[in-house]
Amino acid sequence: MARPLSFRRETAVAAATRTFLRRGLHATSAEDLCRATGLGRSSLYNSFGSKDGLFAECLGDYLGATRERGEAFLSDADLPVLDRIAALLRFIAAEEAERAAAGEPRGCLAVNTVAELADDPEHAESMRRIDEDTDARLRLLTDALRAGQAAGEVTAAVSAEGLAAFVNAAIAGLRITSQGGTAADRLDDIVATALRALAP
Amino acid sequence: MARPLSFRRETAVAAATRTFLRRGLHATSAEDLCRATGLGRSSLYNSFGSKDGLFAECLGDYLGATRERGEAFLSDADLPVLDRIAALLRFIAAEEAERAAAGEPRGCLAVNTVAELADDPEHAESMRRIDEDTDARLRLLTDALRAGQAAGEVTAAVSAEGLAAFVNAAIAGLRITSQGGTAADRLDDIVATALRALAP
DNA sequence: CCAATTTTGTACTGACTATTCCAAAACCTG
DNA sequence: CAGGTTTTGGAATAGTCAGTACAAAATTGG
Repeated sequence: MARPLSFRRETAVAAATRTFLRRGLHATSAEDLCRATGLGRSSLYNSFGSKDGLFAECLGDYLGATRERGEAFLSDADLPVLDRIAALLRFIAAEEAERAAAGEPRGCLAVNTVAELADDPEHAESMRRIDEDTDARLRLLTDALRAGQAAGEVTAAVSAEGLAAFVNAAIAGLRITSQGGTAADRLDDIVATALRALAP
Repeated sequence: MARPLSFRRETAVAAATRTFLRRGLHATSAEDLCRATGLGRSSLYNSFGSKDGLFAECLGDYLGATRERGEAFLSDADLPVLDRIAALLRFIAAEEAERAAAGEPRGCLAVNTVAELADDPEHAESMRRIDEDTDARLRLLTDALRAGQAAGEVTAAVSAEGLAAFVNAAIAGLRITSQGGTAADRLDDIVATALRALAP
């Protein structure tokens, strides 16, 4: 019925996400996004409405993918809870090491967005989505950890909610210190130490 | 010999630091800084040269103060190493809780700057200073933890360097999750859990 | 091949950005 | 109080920003 788009939306979003991860929202210009995605200004605004619109889509996709992956790791009912959490943390450390080796941007879009936009009233909606996502992740972790406590596989020295908050903070710490340049084997040390905290 | 400045440099830097912490470097305009400090444009540029110059001074002061405070906590030779690290982590959690209660900006300027500027070649100098500071902090932690291992007060399951990297990541995680809105008692849980990881 | 519809490239706009310029005011030393 | 020096306020400047207008090109259904 009409002319079709000359690009795949999802690859454009992926390229934009890399740029936002590398530079942040404020430091990324519309021209940067055109360069990164290969789109012209008109195509970009025609498809995504605005820079903030594109960012919202990037963030939404990123949160969705991250959440799915987290659920995949944590819901593997055959493994002890600690092993599932260990697998998740090791995956994150390995992903960061891989990106470092490939010269790709390190760190986490959600973490960086909190750092950049937490107090920006113009982007409260983005923060709301991150909050929502964090809550879901915390619930998942809390449930898993509580089950682990009941099975005696996880320490009961701290509440399941508290342990979940710790795991969440450890992931954030892992990602930023990686972005700050921590070496791959140190990331493994961080994971190993964090796991010690959860053991009975 | 000439007209003196009508403001105290250190209070202007403190006000600018709060603004940079709240909004980040890119989202803070020269006008924002004038409003926050009460200075006129001319005074600001006359005293600090440029927005980046003022930021560099804010970051330098912040890193210096943070480092001094860390040293004060860690060098208290009368206390067991774990107690010193516990005091440091509890102080950070308490500071975050206090700022949350007072409506002041939460989080850490160094952490946020890594998130914002890690891949920005125009601000490599700021990153270099943060790297330098991080290295110093890691050395301090490593030495303390190694002594603790020798005394049997700290686990030897991970190298002292690895444990130091963990503590550093835990602090970063604490500060960002706080910025993301974590409640005060959850911050205490995170601290308690992190400390468990270091015990023998 | 035509007509309707959508995408795309280019040039443009108004608002905002950091920074500078200049003249007037304020201050300290003598 | 005068001379020299510096700060200060306010206007101006050059550049970049996100977003738009519009006409030409591309595509599909008939």
